[in-house]
Amino acid sequence: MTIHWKKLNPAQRDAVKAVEGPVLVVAGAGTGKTRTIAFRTAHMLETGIAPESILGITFTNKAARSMRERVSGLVGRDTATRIPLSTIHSLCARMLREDIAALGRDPQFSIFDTGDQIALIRTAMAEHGLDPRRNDPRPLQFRFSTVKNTGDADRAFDDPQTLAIYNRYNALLQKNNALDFDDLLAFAARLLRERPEVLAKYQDRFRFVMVDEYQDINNVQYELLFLLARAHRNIYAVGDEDQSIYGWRGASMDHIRNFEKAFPGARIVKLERNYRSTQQILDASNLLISRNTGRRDKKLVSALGPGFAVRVLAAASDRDEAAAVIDRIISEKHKAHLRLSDFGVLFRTNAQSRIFEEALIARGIAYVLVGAAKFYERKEIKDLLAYMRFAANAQDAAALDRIINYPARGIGKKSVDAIVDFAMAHGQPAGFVLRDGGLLAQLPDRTRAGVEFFTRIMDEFRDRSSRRPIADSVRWLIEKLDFKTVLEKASDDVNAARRRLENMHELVSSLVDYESVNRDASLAGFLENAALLTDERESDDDLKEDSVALMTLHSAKGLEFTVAFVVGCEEGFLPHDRSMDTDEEVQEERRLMYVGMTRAMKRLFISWCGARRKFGDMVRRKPSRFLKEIESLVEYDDPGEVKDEARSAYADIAKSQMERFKQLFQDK
DNA sequence: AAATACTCAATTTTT
DNA sequence: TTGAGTATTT
Repeated sequence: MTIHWKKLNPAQRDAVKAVEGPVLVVAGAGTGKTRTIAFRTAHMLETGIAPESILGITFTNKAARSMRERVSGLVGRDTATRIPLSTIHSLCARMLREDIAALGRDPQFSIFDTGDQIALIRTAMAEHGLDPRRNDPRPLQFRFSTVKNTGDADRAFDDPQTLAIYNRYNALLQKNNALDFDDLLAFAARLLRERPEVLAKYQDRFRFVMVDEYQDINNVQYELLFLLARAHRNIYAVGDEDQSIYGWRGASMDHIRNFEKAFPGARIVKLERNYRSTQQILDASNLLISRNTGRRDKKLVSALGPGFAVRVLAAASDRDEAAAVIDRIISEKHKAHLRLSDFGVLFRTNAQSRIFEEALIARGIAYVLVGAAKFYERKEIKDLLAYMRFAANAQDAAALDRIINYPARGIGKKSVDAIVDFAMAHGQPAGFVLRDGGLLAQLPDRTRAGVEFFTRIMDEFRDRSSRRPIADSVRWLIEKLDFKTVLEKASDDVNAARRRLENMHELVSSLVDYESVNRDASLAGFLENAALLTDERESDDDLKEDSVALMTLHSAKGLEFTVAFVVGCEEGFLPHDRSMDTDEEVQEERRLMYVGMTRAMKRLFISWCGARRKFGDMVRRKPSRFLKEIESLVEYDDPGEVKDEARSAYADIAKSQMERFKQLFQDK
C-alpha cells in the first residue's frame, strides 16, 4: 500500500505528514477532513506505527464508523479493525471495565441513559421534600450533567437542597451499580488523575492520540485527553470553531482556542480549500461567520467555481413557506435532473418539521425525518434491554422498575413501593430481596404470584444468557412473555404492533451480529454497546426509497446536499427566542446558521415567512438578523420563475412578500 | 389495572 | 396545537 499524495492538496499533505508532537488541524466545512485523517492514519501505519497504538476519538458512533471505513479503504479491513477507534464514551467505558476496581467500584456497572437518570432524580427529589410532579426533574438532570462535565458541585449549587439532591442522586446511582453518561467521562478522568500506574498503562498503550471535532470537547474530556497525551505529546486535534454548536451542552471552545497554550510548540494546519460548495454559497457563509468575534481568521475557497447565488424565499405564512420550498424542490429536480435525496430541508426546531411533512404528504413526495425515533430509544427496545440489564446487574433497580410489572402481572405501584421500602430497610438492592420470604409474606396473593413468576422467568433467562448464543435466550424471552400478544393489545393499530415486534427482533439480530464478531461475547458486553449506541439504525425502507431529508440544523452537521434549504430564517428561530440573551448565545446561533448554509453543494435557499402558527395562534414574524448580515450577497426569489410548477397564489404572495421583506429591513 | 380526562409547557440533544 | 405526564374514573 502506498499513499497517493497527489490526491491531497498542499495543506492536506502537511496535515497528513504531521505525525509527531501536538498538531491542530483547523478543518473548515467541506475541506476533506475525513480524507485527511484517513490518509494520515494510513501514512502512520506505513511508517511502521502499530495500529493498536493510534487512539482515534470521535463524538458519534457514525463518525467512528465512517472513519474506520475510510481507513479500511486505504489499508484494508484487517489492519483497520485493529485501530482503537471509538467514541470517547465507549473508550471510557472500556477503560472503566478494565480498571474501575482501582476506584473501589464494581466493573459490572450498568450505564444509565437520560430516562433512567430522570427516574433516579425523581426519587432523590421526593426524598428531599420536593414533589417531582410539581417540579420538573429535567432542568435538574440538565444541571447535574453540566456540573459533571465542568466539575465542582459544591460551588455550582447555590442552594443546599439542590446539592443534597445531587448527592443523593449519585448515591442512588452507586446503589444501582450504575454510571450515567457523564460519569463515564468523569470516572475515567478521575481514574487517570488519581492512579498514576493506570495512567502510565494507557499512555503507553496509546502512543498517538487523535481527536475529531475538537471544538466540541468539554472540560472533562479535555482533562482526559491532556492526561493521555501529556507524556508523549502526540496529540492530533481536528476541528472547526465555526461549527461549534454544542456549547449549550457543556462543550467549550476554550480548548481549541488555547491549543497552543496547552501544548506549546504546537503546529497549526489550516484546511480552507472547500470541495463541497460553490463559491457564492461560501461567500455568503464566510460573510455571515465573519461577524463572530474571537475566531481564528479563515476563509473557505471553493474548488468548484462560482455557481449560483444564495436565494431567499419569502412567504406570507408558514404553509406558504412549505409550499414554496416544495415547489422549488420539484422545479430544481426537473431542471437539474436530481433525485429527491439530493434535497435537504433544515430547520431550527423539531416542531417545524410537521408543516413540511404535511405538505410533502399532500403532494405525494417521499421524505425521511432524520434523527427522529432513535432505535434504542423506542419503548419496546428499552423494555427488552431492561430485562437484559437486570439479568446482567441485579442491582439495576431502574431496569427492575421498568419490567417488574411489564408485561402486566398484577404488581401495582403500591407493591413496587413495598419492595423498594423493604430493600431499603434491609440495606439491600431491590433486585436481591425479590425472593425474600419476609417480603413475599407481606404481599397480597395475586402480587406474590406475579413476583414469583417474574423471579422464575428472570432466573431462567439469566441462566440461558450465560450460554451462547445469547440471542437464543432473548428470543426465548420474547416468546415466553408473549410480546406478540402484549404489543397487539397495547397498540390500536396492527401495523404498529407488528413494527414493534419487528424492532424487538431487530435487536435480536444485532445481538447475533455482535456475537458473530466478538469471540468473548457476553450479555454485559452487548449491553454496553447498546447503551452507547444511541444512533438511529436506518431502517431498510429508509434506504430503499429516494426521499427528501428533513432534519434540524444540529443533525445536519457533517452532511451535505446538492440543494439545501435553511427554513424558518426568522427572529425567534435563528437566533432562537431562548438563545438571544447574550452575545455568546447569538454567536452560537450564527454558527448554527453557518453550519446549515455550508451543507449546500450547488444551490442554497433560505426561506422565512411573515406569519406562522405558534402554539395554536398566528404570530407575526420578522426576517432573521442573519439574513440582514448577508443581504449584500443574496438574491430574492423571482416568483415568475417557479410559476409553471407553483400554484399561482404562491406567485402573488411571494411578490408582495418580497416588497415587505425589503420594507422590514428598511424599518430597522 | 386500564381507560379517560385534565393540565401544563413547548430549542438544539454527539453519548 | 400537540404531547407528555398526571389525576380521576371505571
